[in-house]
Amino acid sequence: MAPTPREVAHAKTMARILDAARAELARHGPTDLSVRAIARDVGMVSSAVYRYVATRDELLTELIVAGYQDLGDQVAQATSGRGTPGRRFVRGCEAARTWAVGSPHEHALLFGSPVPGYSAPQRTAAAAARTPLALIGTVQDAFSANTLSAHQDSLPAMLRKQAREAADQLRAPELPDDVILRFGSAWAQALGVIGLERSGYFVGTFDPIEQFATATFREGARHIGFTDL
Amino acid sequence: MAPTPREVAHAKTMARILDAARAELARHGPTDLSVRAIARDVGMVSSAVYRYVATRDELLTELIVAGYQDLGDQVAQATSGRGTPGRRFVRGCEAARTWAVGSPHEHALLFGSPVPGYSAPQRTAAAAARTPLALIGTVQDAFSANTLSAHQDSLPAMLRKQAREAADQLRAPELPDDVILRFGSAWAQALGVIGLERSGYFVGTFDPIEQFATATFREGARHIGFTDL
DNA sequence: TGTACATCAGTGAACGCGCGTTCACTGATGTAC
DNA sequence: TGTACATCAGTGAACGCGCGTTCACTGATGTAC
Repeated sequence: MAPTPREVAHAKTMARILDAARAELARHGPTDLSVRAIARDVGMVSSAVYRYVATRDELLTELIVAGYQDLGDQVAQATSGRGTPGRRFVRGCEAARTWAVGSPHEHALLFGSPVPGYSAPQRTAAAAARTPLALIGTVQDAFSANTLSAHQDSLPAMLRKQAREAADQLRAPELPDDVILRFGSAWAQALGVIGLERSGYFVGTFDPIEQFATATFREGARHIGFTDL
Repeated sequence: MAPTPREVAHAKTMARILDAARAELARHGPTDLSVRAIARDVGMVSSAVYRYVATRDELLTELIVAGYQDLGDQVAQATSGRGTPGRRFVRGCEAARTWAVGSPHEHALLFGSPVPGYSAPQRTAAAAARTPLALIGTVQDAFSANTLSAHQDSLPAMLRKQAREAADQLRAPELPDDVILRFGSAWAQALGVIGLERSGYFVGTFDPIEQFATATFREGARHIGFTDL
């Protein structure tokens, strides 16, 4: 079924609304995102937006999904280039940081404080998985190339079970429990550095922060077991 | 000069206002903090608050300082107990996590997205230093007891300079550059885990997260060089 | 010790603001016969 | 091909809300002589 002209027009306007919403988000941040401002940007009256979107929260959800996708794209591209798996992992972390620096409000929306009154639906969780999926790929590459150093830590039962669940969701069932665990720690570390930078925590000490960030990402990679840095 | 009765009364009411503000923060979060709601809680008219506080932002600043102090107290207490330095470090991280779980809105205020329209004054930076100061103490203890493993990584000049600045601010000039660096990474890692937990990132994988968090904190400690875990 | 005046705390009304959302409406675009 | 009707997009006014902040005011508490 070819879309009718009306459907085409509808989709076009919908896209304009979402674009305006993204622009508003970038300018003013998640809490100040207002339906009225978006309508103004698009050039229509605020009530008209409700032909396209049921509620403000629906817009937020779209923005969250788009944000995760954006971040995921950047990281996936960075990790898919040439170079050893370990170096690609580090480049993925750096791409995440670059994205956060360039899109501070999007970063706040995804990793900052939750927007008051908004609770994210399931879809956002699926979108969130994109980035770790891209990163774990580098670990899998190293693992299958046998360049990942083995630790063989023994873990308590609960951690082992959780690591299995995580491995499944990361579609990396072949990776050992402790590697999964270290991967989680390293990714949390990367996001921690990025988050602290964003909140100005390092002003006056590690500032500019690029080298510190890269050093930390590299330590994280080493910690996972990459030997090819 | 003994305070006059009026001064006493003023201070008392001021304290009631701040208490109410903290309660409002805990209930509704930073962005929804309103002068009017605070006034209602205290039992006076909203304009009366302006006898005590020049502006809403001033209240936010007080809350930020109080938050850092609260967190700092918890961590300082956790690190000052018995046990090896490394174990005290881990306990400090766990205390930070416990604090964040128990005071989610305070955590959001300090480490989440900045409140729109508010820019933190200098005083808050001083208050922020309390927690890392408490943690670095454990590193210093290990260092002077010679239980800290030496790495002796060679660092680029800029990182060395930044590490010196950080060491000064942490009042730990005796610690080597690379230890300072690793300490920063480890603390960022701890805050990263805490932040991701708060934003629900680990729901469905490392959930409940206590063991994963502790394992990560311990890895961080090992990474700094603690050999007494 | 008593009186005149100054200081301060708290009131209540009002300002202007922007918000999300609803509703009855006008026209234009599509569809069925 | 032409007409009658249904669907949809967008308008404009209005709803009720809560906000930060200002301002003129009333009383009570303190101070100076």
